[in-house]
Amino acid sequence: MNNIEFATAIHILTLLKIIGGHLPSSYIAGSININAVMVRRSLSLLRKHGFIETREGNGGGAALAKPASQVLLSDVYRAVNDAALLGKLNKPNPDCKVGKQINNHLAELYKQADNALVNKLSTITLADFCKKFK
Amino acid sequence: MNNIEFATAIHILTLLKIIGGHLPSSYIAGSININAVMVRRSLSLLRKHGFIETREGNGGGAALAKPASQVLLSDVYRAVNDAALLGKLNKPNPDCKVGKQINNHLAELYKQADNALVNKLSTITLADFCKKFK
DNA sequence: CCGTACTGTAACAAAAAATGATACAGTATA
DNA sequence: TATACTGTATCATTTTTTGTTACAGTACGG
Repeated sequence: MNNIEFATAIHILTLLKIIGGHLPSSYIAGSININAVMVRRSLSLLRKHGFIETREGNGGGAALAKPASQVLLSDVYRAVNDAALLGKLNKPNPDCKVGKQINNHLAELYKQADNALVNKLSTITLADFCKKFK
Repeated sequence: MNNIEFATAIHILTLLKIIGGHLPSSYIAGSININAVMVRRSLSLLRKHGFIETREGNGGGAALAKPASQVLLSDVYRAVNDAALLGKLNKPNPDCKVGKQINNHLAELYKQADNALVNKLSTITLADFCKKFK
């Protein structure tokens, strides 16, 4: 995984909520201060997961596909992190007693830790998050 | 942060508990299947945080500095992740209403999420983790 | 129905981060 | 004193991330 994706996704969704309307990727890129193609890559992911809808052509851009109050931050996290956050594993020596078993045990541990994090994020909606902006 | 560090650190500590004694970095490297210098870099970190003690010279190596039952996985996580897991931020445009504020709000969010994860890990000791190995 | 302003995505380049390799001084043991 | 380690620096390599360019496709507005 790549955890700046989460920051980028939240930034995009926050913009769509606060600025409103259909925003072009170039506008979004200017706010985040990253490349417009990177934005379109994020948008593509967010669209696949149903958070936004996009319009091609003149006057097009991205907009929220559902009310911010119905977007859980945990859903965004899940969409963006294909693997769990604490997800990397080594490729240990299978001839070692510990090496042979550890990836299974670590994977289980990661799942528990990830669940705890997701549970916390599931208590916060995009609308909650956006309320912080003055 | 770099989340394979956590897997590596847990692997090392597990080995020290299960195999016992003073293990040289070359032995540990063989189990994890990574470079011995990488192992020594991890060992250095673990030593600084008081999890292990190391001995130089012939017959030297690393050993646990305290009972596995007194090592919380949350402490290992904290030691290894200087920043929070969900820690990366963009460098948004300060001339944008959202860009100007978002990093503060994200940092707060990250802290909450990280706390949830750490709380979960604090319920598991190294001894608990090692019990899973047969 | 044409100019304009977008998306979507591929292909490649550049930059950054992680990992590995080599080297070597220092240290403890037998 | 030979041997087997640590600790750490430096440099090389690999992998991952980010940016750039390009361009076909789409839709709106005059």
